[in-house]
Formats: sequence, structure tokens, C-alpha cells
Amino acid sequence: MEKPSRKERERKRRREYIIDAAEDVISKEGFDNATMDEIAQKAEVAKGTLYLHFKSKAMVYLAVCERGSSKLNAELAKVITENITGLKMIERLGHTYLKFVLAHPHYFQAFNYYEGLMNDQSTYSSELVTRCRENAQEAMRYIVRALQIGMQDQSIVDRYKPEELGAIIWGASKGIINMAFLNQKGVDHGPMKEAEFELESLIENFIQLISAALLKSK
Amino acid sequence: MEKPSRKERERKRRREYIIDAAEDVISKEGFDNATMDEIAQKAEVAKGTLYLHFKSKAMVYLAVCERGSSKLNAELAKVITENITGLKMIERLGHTYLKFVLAHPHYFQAFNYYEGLMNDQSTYSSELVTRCRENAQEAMRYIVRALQIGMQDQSIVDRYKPEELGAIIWGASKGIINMAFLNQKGVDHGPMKEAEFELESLIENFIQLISAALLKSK
DNA sequence: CTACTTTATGACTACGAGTCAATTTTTGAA
DNA sequence: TTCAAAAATTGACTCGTAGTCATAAAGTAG
Repeated sequence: MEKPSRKERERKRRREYIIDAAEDVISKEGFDNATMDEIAQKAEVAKGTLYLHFKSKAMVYLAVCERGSSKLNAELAKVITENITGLKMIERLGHTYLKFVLAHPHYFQAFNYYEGLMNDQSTYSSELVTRCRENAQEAMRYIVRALQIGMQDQSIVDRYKPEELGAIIWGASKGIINMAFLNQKGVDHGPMKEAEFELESLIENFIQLISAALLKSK
Repeated sequence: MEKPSRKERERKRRREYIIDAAEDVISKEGFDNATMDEIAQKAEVAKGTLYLHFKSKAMVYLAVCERGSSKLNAELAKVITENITGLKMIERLGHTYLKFVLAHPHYFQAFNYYEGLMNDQSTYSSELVTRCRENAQEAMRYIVRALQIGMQDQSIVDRYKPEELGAIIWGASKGIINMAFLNQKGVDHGPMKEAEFELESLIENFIQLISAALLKSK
């Protein structure tokens, strides 16, 4: 009989719709000011229904994080299939990431939310946390893959362990983009008031710097 | 007459004591779970008194951030006075930063809190926000200074603008340390489960990578 | 149609941030 | 030393929001 399956799909659809609503509210109100009541209203369900699908507000936010990181991974995956050198791939991954967070700033906030949660109470474990973590691991694996390709095709020095280098590049990219984001908010926020660096130029130079360090000079 | 000054000092002392209490509570309960009531109790004042010194919970947290960044800057400043090459200074700054956040994880969380605030509502402005921002700028300026020294003493290539490079190194360092922190929480958290990278080794390699990119090879 | 199960609802509770009228302490003039 | 005005302190209170749960509605099947 198809009924359990149909019901399951129905449930999934409703869940996705709630996440849509959450994204709307978050984008409009900001992460801190969004309320469960608002999200419920936007999703056209009662608050109680929200809690049938998500155990807590944090879980809703993590669902947004999961969706965002899945979307990001889909774009990163595309880069890996391109027929270019490993070094060029690293550059392309950086640009793809940058473009993604510029296009979807609320996902970037969701990523930060996830990390904040993990930092605060490691006592968090759930299906969603696991999936967010796995997505982050996957993103990093694309970088590692590009590094391996680059070491193979001789475009990248093989002095480093790709896994460790991948972690470094991933972390550093997030840090730089985070900082650059701060600078966009308000005229003179962020630590770089005096110099008017553009987010793009900053990332551009970072990629260049990494390339310089990775370049097989010979 | 000394009275207004004495009163002022008295007030300052009380304020510092409240920040002490906030740090205690934050360290024990975590940033999210800390409550104003707890902080008040720890500081041995009524909640109302807390609000005479700080306009909101956010301001208490920003005060912690400001104190932390001031302490960090004091340590970074010491490095700048050492009689070493600019390149070596960059390494030493990185290690100093790492040591600091390991010793005071709650300050690191406070830094992240500040950045989260700035990301969420740019509509925040106050004496404290300004000071936190200035402290962040100061930290970055130490890096820039080291880069300039390095370019002077020929230990660092002068291909890049020191200000921009400084921003990159500062942002990247924060990102890497943040990620490495995640990994410490719980056995298999963070995006680097499979490989057991140590925070230290990660930063070590990052510094090496930067050095490789900066090294004046000739 | 009916009895039973599943899903949805929103009034309600719990809790913590922030307020403020009342109280205590400090100050300084007489 | 006294006393009244000013300043500092208090904690009971309000208010908003996360999360709950008894009740109602919708769905299912015999």
C-alpha cells in the first residue's frame, strides 16, 4: 500500500515549507529577532505544529544551516568536475564560496549559528547536528580533492598533507569572509575601517596568497 | 576636592567586579545559558544595579569582549618590541594569539559574540562597540606593523600591500582557530573528524604556509 | 456510521530580560 | 549633630517569547 509513503512525503513537504518560512523571517528580521510565532504565522501553521516538526528553535535554525550547506556543496561539487588544474580549482572553489555567501547571507549566518552552538554546548547531538557536520566535512573534502588533483597534475607543491592543508584553507576562507562581511555592515564597522577593502579584492588576494604558497615553482 | 574622582574610581571598581562575575558565570554556564540574575548574584548586587552599569545583557558581553581584546593586544604589543625579523614576528604573533585563546576560551567566545552582533544588526552603536572595534583594529595593526618591518628587513616580499595582507592574515587566523576549537569539543565534532589534527599543528602549518607565501626567496 | 488513531491547534506555563517605585545610603549645609 | 535633598540600590514587577499540552479536527478503517 502507498499510504505510508504518501504521508511521509506530505510530512516532508510541510517540513520544507516551514524551513522556507524560517528563511523568510530570518532574512527579514535577522537571526536574533526572528520568533517562532512569526515563523509559524509565515508557514501558516500553529506554533504547536512547528514543534511537531522541530524539537526547538535551534533545530529550525540548524535545518536552515543544513539546507544552506547542502546547496553550497552542490555548487562546490560542480567545480570539481571542471577540467582545470588543481590550483585553478582551489581558486574556483574560493570564488564559488564567496559568491554563495554574498547571494545568501542568511545561510552564512546560519553556518555561524551552528558553529556558535557547537562552541557553547558540546552537549548537543541530534540528526541535524550530525548532518550539518557531515556537510561541513563534505565541503572540506572538495578542497582536499582539489589539492590532491593539483599535486597530481603538478600545479600544487606536495610538501603538505592535503587533508591538513584543506582544513587550513577552509577555516581561513571562512574567517576572511566573515571579517569582510563585518566591514560591509555600516560604513565604518569591522576592524578595517581606514582602508576601504572590498570583500572581493580581499578574497582575491587571499587566493593569490594561497596560490603563491602552493605554486610548484620550478 | 577628591570626592568626584573617588566616586568615579569606586564606580569603575564595581563595574570591573561585575565583569569579573560575568566572566565567571560565562565560563561555568556557557555564553547562551548565562543569565543576568546569575551574574548579579555572583557580583553580589541586585539585578537593578547591574542595569545601572550596563544598558543590556549584550553590553555586559561586549564589556567582556573589550576586556579580552585589550588583554590580547597587550600581549601582541610585547611581540612587536622583540628584536627579530618581521617574518619571525608574524609567527610569534600567531603563536601568541593561539596561546591566548587556549588559555581564555571564553574571551574567544566573546569575540565571536561581538561579531555575531555586528552581523545581525548593524544598528548597534555604543561606546563599547566602538572600543571593541578599535581593539580589533589595533590587533590587526600589529600584524601590519610586523609585515612592514619584514618588508623593511627583507624577510617578507613587498609584493602585497601590508594593510590588506594584515587583514587577510588576521581573518584567516581567526577562522582557523575557530574551526580547530570546534574540533576540540566532543570527540568527533567539527569538520575534521577523520584526521586527528591538533589545534597546534594546524596553526603551525598555517603559519608555515603564510611564511612560504611571504618569504623573500632569493 | 462509528470507534479509534493521527495530526493540528492556541491558550497556557516557565523563564529570563529589562523596568521602576520604594527604600537605603551618601552628601553637605546649617 | 541634624536633617533634607541627591544618589545609589533594591527586588518585585511587567513583558515577550520559547516550549507544552489538553482539546479539537481530520483522517482511517471496519
